Amino acid sequence: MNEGLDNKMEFRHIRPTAMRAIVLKLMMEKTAATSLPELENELESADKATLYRTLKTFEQNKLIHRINDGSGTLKYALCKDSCDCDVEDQHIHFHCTKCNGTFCLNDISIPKVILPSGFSLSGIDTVVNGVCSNCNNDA
Amino acid sequence: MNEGLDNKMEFRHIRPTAMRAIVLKLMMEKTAATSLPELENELESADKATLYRTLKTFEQNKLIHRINDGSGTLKYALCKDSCDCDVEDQHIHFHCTKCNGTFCLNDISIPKVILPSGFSLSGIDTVVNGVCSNCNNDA
DNA sequence: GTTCTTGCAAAATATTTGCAAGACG
DNA sequence: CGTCTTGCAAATATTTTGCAAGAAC
Repeated sequence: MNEGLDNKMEFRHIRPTAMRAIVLKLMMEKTAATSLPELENELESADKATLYRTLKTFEQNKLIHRINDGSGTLKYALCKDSCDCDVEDQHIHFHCTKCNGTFCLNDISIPKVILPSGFSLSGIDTVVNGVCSNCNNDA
Repeated sequence: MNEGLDNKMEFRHIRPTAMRAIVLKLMMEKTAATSLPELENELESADKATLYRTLKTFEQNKLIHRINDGSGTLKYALCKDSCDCDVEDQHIHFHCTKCNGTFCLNDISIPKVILPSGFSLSGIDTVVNGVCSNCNNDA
């Protein structure tokens, strides 16, 4: 029943263990980015250190990417299947200040920046803060 | 000898204590943003909690602003004299992945972002990662 | 059987708060 | 005097590592 998950991992050269399948499945079911403490709560059977290393492995092999949304806790979201985590794959993240949820906005082009001379650029992290559509509807 | 510093603080309705003058002076001498642990190292006489609350007071009164550069440690940089910390005062930050220094790039316009419907926007944090001119010269 | 993964424990780092003593107006 | 600030201590939260047992290939 985990063929899809296992394929995803094997494609990224990650050994598909049961634990990793559980984490990946959970992350695929979410619309918002996840944090280590959040995974810890939802998967009580799993150890913090295991989850930490699972996320690290996923990140190193470009199955997920890390998001620093300013909430004080690192979050992680799935990469697209074709993701190479290079400039073309960069996208904006939206952080809801009400529900603390963080979402990838893949459709919005990332802003261009021209740096002062002497500076070289490797990537741009843009976090848009505001209120998401869910929270706006509740109000 | 602290007239300038004291004026800056009084202008922001911050009671100008000796400790605060020391912190403000140190921050004014820096070109890069500072963190709490960094201040702790450089001002051995000062207590962590005091520095923490000093930074908090400075931030609340818009003498400094907070930067989350993805390094895992919050940083703080001086606001401009005229700063009101609203949309007009927002600017890009550059984070050097080599020296871990973080700088305000006031001259570069912040990118515009159009969100999906239902989302409302309160602010945009953009951190440009790369190598600063100092570190590029060393190479 | 060799390598990789997991779980338990604990360290390391950063941030934050309580409380009593002290400084300031 | 009353309020604000500081220093010491400790709590909290998050991230990270060591090591031995277990699983995968």
